[in-house]
Amino acid sequence: MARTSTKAQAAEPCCAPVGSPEFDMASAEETARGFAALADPVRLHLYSLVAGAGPDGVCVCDLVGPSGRSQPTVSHHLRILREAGLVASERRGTWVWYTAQPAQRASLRAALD
Amino acid sequence: MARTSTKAQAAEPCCAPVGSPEFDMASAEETARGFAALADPVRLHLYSLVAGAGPDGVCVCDLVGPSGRSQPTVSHHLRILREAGLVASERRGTWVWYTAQPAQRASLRAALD
DNA sequence: GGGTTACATTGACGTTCGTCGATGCATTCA
DNA sequence: TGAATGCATCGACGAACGTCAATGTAACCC
Repeated sequence: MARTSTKAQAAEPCCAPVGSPEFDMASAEETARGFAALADPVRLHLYSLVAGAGPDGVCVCDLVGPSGRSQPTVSHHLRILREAGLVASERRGTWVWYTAQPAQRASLRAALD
Repeated sequence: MARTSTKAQAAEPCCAPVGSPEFDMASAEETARGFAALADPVRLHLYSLVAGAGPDGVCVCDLVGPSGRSQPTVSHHLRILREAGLVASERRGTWVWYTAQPAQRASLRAALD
């Protein structure tokens, strides 16, 4: 056993649950997925390219070169960003354009509070 | 080749570098490491417990139970949070207390802009 | 239709990650 | 000094990740 961190202890000498916003594991799982989407330098670079573009977004053909990765790898990373809700894709003729989704970014920023 | 996204194209019909804050890969690497530290639900839970505690921080003995993981696993995750600069550890007698480092959290929040 | 281009998907491979049991080190107490 | 407790480290294992070549699918043009 050990000591509790503050004054309020009930039964045991140690290890009373720390008084905190009590993260439920369900939301922790989802928030972690959001951060995981930005936990790779290639994805971070791709996202900065998408978010830094105008409201029209970016053509995938403009992302493969700067990323320094193969086309399938870029497609893989874009899918992860898309499934995390950070970007959205839209087909325009032959090309596919990606746009940033500010809501999800704001949600992650809010999680840092 | 394909088409460029905006009006400004110089040589090729497609694939001119997208006008963006031009992420250099060095900072992307470091920022990604920061997000990776929060990309696990167990670490997110641990961090919420540490950050939600008072300025004194939390004793490790108060973290093992709520995390639902073994003591070595908790120690492993705390090390990752510590190496990411999100928390700091201090020995007080027999026990080790962890405190949040708001600067690093603010740095990550600033990266979401 | 046939050919070409753009992007997604599949399959495979090596690497990293999350986890735990066993062990080591430091501190306290008798 | 010896025993006990708190936390870190080590070693091992399965799972997930990042990557690419090969292939599939959809749209455009002749």
